[in-house]
Amino acid sequence: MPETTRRTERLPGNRYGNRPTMKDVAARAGVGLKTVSRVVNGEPGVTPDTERRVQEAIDALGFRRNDSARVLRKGRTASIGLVLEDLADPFYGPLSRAVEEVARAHGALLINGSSAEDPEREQELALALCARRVDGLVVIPAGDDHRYLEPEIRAGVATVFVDRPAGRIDADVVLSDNYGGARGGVAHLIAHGHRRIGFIGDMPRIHTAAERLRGYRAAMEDAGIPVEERWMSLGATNPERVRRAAEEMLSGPDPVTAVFTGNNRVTVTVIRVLAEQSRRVALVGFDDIELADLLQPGVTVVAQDAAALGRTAAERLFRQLDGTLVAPERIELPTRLISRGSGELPPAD
Amino acid sequence: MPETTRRTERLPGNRYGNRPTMKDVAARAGVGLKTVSRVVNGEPGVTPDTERRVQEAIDALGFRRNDSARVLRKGRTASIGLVLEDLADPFYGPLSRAVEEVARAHGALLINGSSAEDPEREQELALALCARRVDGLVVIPAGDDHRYLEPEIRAGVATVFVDRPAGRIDADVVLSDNYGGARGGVAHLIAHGHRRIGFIGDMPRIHTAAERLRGYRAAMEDAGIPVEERWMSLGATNPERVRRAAEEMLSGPDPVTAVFTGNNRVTVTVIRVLAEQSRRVALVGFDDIELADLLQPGVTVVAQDAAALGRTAAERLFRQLDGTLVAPERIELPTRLISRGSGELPPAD
DNA sequence: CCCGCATCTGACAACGTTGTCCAGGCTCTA
DNA sequence: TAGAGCCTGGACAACGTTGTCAGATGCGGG
Repeated sequence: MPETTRRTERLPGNRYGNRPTMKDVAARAGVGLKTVSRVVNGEPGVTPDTERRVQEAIDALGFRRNDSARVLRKGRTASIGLVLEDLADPFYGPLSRAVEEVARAHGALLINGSSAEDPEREQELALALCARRVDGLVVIPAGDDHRYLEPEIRAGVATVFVDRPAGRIDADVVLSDNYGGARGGVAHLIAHGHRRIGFIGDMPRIHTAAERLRGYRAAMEDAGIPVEERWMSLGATNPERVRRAAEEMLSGPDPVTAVFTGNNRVTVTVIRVLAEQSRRVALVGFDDIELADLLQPGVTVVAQDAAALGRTAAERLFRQLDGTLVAPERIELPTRLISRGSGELPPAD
Repeated sequence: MPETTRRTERLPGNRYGNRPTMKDVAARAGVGLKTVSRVVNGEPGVTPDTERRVQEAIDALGFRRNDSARVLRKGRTASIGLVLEDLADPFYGPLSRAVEEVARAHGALLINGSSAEDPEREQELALALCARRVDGLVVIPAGDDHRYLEPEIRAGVATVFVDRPAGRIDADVVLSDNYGGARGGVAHLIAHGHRRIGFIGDMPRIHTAAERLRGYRAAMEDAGIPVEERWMSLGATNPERVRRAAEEMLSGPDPVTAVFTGNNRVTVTVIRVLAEQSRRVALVGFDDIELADLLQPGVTVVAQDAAALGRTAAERLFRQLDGTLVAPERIELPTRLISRGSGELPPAD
């Protein structure tokens, strides 16, 4: 039978539940306040004997340094903030984790929040993080105007935008090559004989969505294919809308023979729709998807490296904090086309 | 001697980049410090005219309240910590998001960290969060001894463990019914005629892995099937090991005709292995997987509700903080068997 | 024995905010 | 018009930590 402890009655005091402070430790150890501070921070200039006494008092009282007070005094919080769209999205999980790892390597903690693609919430979150005095901010923008961050940046909050560019301010940005990736993906479909190609993407106000659409148009233009309005559908990525959009362009007299999907969520829904079709329709999706290789046919995708995006952004953030960086820069990471079958299906008219 | 030691001048750089404080705002608006505080916090007792003057000064200076100082004064940080295994794991993303939503509803921010399944790192993280004086802590344990949290809990840090129970301390726990879920999943395979059933799971020191194995054993025993040692494989869930384990139990004179996989990562790898087999092997996996319904055959799973786990835990955390709760409790959420085909394949000997 | 020097230690003042408390000035009533 | 009571505004002391600086202590050398 394992020994367990019982939760003792909690004191109602709002003072951190009456936690011991350095003062308490000092009193118990019979030393000065500053000496405790020195021991806690491993500063030199303390006799081994004194140090032992202090350490004993710390253990006996269950003391833990209050970093809030420390932060107040030192001016650095050793924490950075990440504002993203949705932590539950398989694209942002790895990105967040990558940022966390870099932060950890720099001894910083990561505070993150989901904007749920709501510009107002993004701002609210980012500013709340600034109020906590995070040293830096990694933002995946939901809105397109980030002037609200100007005072913060001027005040010294390192800031890097990822996945989408900042709006109306000059700041570091780390992006995937959305335009090029989409263009390549669509060109791939064209190369396999398709001419009527659909595009289903996220809301046009989202930069990545717009860029990918631009890539689609460019590829079509490169091939001299006039794009028809009904082949393109931009909007919310909930399954219902995407399904409707897909079914629409797959029906009628001249249905599309291939579809390019603008992100992972769209791709998943479209795969479901295509599975119900009698005809084989080619598909290339932006963003890689787990198990994409095991479907019949395998799903051809334009993959971006979410972890690399996060890592690059975070590293840049810390370089800003080091003072190594001066001028804002725009970094674009390449995408990679992964052929698995669905993108190589011939047109079936 | 003319030479004197010069004291280094105080560098202004470490003071949040010289941000304006309430004092600065007060000076500019020509009011007292506390009046600014009142305006910032929307407290009553300020003339509209004064309020306007203060607000103008705030905007002009780009003032933002320093929450670190606020926290120090008030004793509550309005933030909670989440220690989980890996944010990049599709199981923990939704869980984390659910915790965040509850926190948000209570006006709190979420700080999270990945333990990478390392008990030491878990402890380090949890204590770092306590040093930041988070109001509460949601922990997905990596280790099996959490006595290190005793002083913190006693000091008033609300604590809830999720997904796996706490080790050697008495605390709130929210779990899935791992035992029952696995038992049901394996029973499902048995009901479809299987007798030689393999089990591939995570490291046995992980509670969920052990419980699921226990469920497997129970189901086998219920059916009067003696379990052979070579049918069971527990260990790291990296693809290499899992693949080896699967291939081993699928070869030899009396290969298994069905496999029960202990979590999402294992399931994904085993799907790959099974796809390469000439025989059809039945499969039931613990944890649902995206696109599981679109594979051939669809993957039958025992699904747990990650979001519900997170939500339940977070709600309980805030009830602790409200003072509504007293005694630690163990909550178990049901799992759900989702038949999609792979679990209904007959044995192919 | 005392001085100089190095090493340790502790008193004290920040850091930026909020809670307490009191001083004026105002309105309202008797 | 005086007194009571309300509103508004500000002085001041925390909160728990760290940086500064000066005082204490010990040691060796003159």
